[in-house]
Amino acid sequence: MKDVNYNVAYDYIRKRILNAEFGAGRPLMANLLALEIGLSRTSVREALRQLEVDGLVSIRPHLGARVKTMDIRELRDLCEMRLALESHAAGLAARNRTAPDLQEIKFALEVMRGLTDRILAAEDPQPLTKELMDADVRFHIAIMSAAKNELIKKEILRLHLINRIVAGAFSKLASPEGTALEKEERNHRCRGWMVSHEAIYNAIARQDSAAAKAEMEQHIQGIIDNRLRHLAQTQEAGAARKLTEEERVYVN
Amino acid sequence: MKDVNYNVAYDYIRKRILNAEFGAGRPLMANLLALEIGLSRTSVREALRQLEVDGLVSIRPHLGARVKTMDIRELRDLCEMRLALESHAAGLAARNRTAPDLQEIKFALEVMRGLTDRILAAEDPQPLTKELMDADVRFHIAIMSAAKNELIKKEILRLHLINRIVAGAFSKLASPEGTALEKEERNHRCRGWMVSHEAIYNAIARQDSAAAKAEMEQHIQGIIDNRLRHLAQTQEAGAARKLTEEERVYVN
DNA sequence: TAATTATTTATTGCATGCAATGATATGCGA
DNA sequence: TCGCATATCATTGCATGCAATAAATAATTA
Repeated sequence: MKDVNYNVAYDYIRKRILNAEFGAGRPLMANLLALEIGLSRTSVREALRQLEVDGLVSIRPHLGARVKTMDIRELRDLCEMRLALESHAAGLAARNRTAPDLQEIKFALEVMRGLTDRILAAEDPQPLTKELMDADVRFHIAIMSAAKNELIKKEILRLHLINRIVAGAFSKLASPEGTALEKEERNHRCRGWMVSHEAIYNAIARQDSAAAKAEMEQHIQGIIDNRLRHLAQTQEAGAARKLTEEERVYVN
Repeated sequence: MKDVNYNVAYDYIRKRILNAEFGAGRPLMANLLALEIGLSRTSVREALRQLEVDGLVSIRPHLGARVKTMDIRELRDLCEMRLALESHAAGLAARNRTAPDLQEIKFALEVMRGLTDRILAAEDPQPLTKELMDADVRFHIAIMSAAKNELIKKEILRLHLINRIVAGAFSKLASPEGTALEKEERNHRCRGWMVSHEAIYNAIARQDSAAAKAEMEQHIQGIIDNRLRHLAQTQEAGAARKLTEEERVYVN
């Protein structure tokens, strides 16, 4: 962004939220943050408002700002919205893609394929999984870019971001359990992903808008189903709330 | 909203933008507005930031805030996004609607039907058209509410609002010409609308998600096509820019 | 002892003075 | 007269003191 102070504050706080140093529900007091960053409360306040826009922070008059907590209902709403926008974007991408756009998508796809093969063979997939996630993001970004609609792209990115911090938080709770049991399922899911991704790519390549849309819809619906099921397994309800309490420990 | 000052300022400025008293591109100087409303610059600033979120105002560091201007590209992006969200919402509504939801939709539809009949018969459709627009909005809102997704609903409403002020501004330019020629076309369009709306309603009534989505998609695509065509007719390009210049006269 | 009220404290909200910046106007030289 | 450098001015950005509010704590009474 620019070099004005409220953007400095914005970047600082945003980063710490995305790094999960500021966990869900953590109070964000203008006073403290201003001292910490070395700016005035005014700049911090403006930054917090901007973060509220991004959906990372919630502010209530006189009660201050907190890192946004999500209940299961909000998470579902968010996923549905992402489904609507991203499938539509895929349809647009099929119509509006240029040759370089397609190249970009193809490249991301091939990176993913390489990583997937290595993951299926590897013993410890942890570091590769991180890379795979990144490649996946690149793939989706490439499609959004090819759709040639900045507004939709921006909104999807926003949703991705929120999704990511929520997912990150949940996986922290979920990871201690069945790593062995997950291995089989994980491989299965990876293969499924690649099939989906290739179907999407092919549809966009042959400029089949309806197919691209349908494939993307199916793909994301799959991801959502997985996540919600996983969530339901981990605990019956109030997951976000529980996490909030736990994260309180990390208060800086 | 609440009774804090920045919400007062927010409501005030928002209202004037929606009433087209503050036209597109108009500079919004914190100093003047603060004096006018009787608050400090701080509160006005916060209000302007909130309005930026709504998409009604654009702010650039050191350059201040202006009522947002839209070029044809942004307008198209916005329409596409609305298409994606609203058709998805229709699909959700078909799945999630309750009996009262359906009742609400039906009521709005019947109001529209009554108005449409009267418009087709009337000489001067101007005042009825305004009512019809309102009923149409109610119809769409009822569907969004039945979809049971607050996030999507909120976003669609936001888009509607921006759309409305843009449309209002454009229609001001467009209305002087062919009122006679439009009459025939207008009637045709009204009938088409009713057909679409009834198809959407029926799909939701029988909980046919796919059909509801498809019908809504077609409906909105029709609206968009109409608008963009109309826009292209009115002038070749730079419509928003031209309007901006004209509205400058209204500087308070 | 429990509950309710009063008091204290911490934090947000608001206003205003000063500094930084971008735009405009002025003046100088070619 | 035109172009360019410089100065002036208006407006935003920033910081800080004070007021308003809500939460936490203490005190008082039934």
